[in-house]
Amino acid sequence: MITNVLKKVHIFSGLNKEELEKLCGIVKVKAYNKGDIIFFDTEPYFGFYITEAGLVKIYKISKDGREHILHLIAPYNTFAEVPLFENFGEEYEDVYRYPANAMALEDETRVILIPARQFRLLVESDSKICIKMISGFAKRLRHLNHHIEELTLKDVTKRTAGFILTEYNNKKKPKNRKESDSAIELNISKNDLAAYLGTINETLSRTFKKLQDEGIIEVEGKMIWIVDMDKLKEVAA
Amino acid sequence: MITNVLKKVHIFSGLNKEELEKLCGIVKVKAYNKGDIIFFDTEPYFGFYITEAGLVKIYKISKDGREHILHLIAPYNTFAEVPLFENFGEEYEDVYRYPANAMALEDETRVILIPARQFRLLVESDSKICIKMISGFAKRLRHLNHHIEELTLKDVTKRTAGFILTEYNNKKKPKNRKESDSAIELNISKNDLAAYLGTINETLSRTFKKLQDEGIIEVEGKMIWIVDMDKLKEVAA
DNA sequence: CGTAACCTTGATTAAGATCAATTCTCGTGG
DNA sequence: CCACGAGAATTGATCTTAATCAAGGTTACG
Repeated sequence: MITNVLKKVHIFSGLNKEELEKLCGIVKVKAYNKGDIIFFDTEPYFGFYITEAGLVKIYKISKDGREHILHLIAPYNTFAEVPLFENFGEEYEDVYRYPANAMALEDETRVILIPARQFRLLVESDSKICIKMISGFAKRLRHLNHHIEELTLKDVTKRTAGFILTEYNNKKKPKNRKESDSAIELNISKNDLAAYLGTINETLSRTFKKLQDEGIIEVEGKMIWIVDMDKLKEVAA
Repeated sequence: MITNVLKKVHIFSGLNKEELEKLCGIVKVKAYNKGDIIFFDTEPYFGFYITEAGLVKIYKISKDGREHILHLIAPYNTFAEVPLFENFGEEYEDVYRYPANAMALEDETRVILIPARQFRLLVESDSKICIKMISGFAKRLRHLNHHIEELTLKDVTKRTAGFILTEYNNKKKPKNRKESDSAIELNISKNDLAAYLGTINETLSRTFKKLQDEGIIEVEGKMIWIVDMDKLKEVAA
């Protein structure tokens, strides 16, 4: 049932049963396979999304084909809400475009589309959602700030090390640590990881190799073991 | 009077006289000279700011001294609101830090400090402010998105051309166009502009020279004339 | 198996940072 | 009003990082 999904989405966590069901009435569920486009940044804005299953990348492409990934959206997270609130309260411009492209990275990626018009009414009538929306935006701003800082002030090696550390810290930690705990598993291709780190796959490949040669990590396919945590932190600094 | 300033700030534009005066009671006005630090990213968060006069840069510094400017804050705009809303509605963490450094770029820069605690109460009681806050965040997210796109997908020449175009478009346009209309005046040093464009002053200097040699712009001190608008747009593309 | 997508490795190139040396500009005090 | 000095800007020579180009190697999956 969709209500069970919506409940797990931060901005809707305060809604009661009736409100959730009302919301259900206006949403649309969509399914995509790996590589499918969810929207292009050229399309007129229709509404924002929630990832229900799978993984979605939000990205931009330059004229000559270089790609940069801004966000990776895991289940129960929202994306493309920004145009919803630009000039909120003022005249509503119907001509907004999506701020970036969105593509499914896994088969059977399921997303929920929430149309802008109806949702705007809901927000205006429910200040709790409004406040949660703000806090969601604040987190995203923090993330983008950090992203820019990484891209402009650190080289590829530092960024790569930083990514590994972040992934490691985000990992659910079992109570009894085993040695396998120091491993992370990539859930995206190295091509995509490179695009996320602001580089290309060749350079990322070389960077992994360098960190491996220095005895800091061990890479095998999608698995990365952290061999020397202190050194890793030092490199990422 | 401070109320006259606050009125001009987007998020407060809906407040009535009494509300404005109440707000005045909790704010603090501060003055800085060129080069003065308003806050460091290491300081515990106390509240957010409004620029009343002058110019403020929000920036990050790398370990080895490279600087990158995230925002330039003109009068009547807010900055450092993000920590205010992280985990809003949940337990309030008193230990937040400022997300970046802030420095006054002009003498007699005046800012208004709005303490977090009191302001949080105001937002919770006034859904209009809440909605304006969201729309402000949305605009900032759009800006950061664009900033990242520029930094990762375009070279310094394209970014420089893009900056000139943006400045030109933001300029107040008189009804009767004179030829001087195609000029913009930098209100920051070229050093700061370089840090904003994600490069260094030497490279920016060379880039200006190149664009000038190609007959696209004319640079003299803080003035930039657009000589060939079509070419400029083409370069920025 | 065979093919396509993915990844790695090597050689080369290019953009831009760094280092170093002047030159320019502007505010200050004599 | 001029001279001085500090900060800002320019210019040149060189170096470094990472992108590009090119060729194989690996893996996954029908």
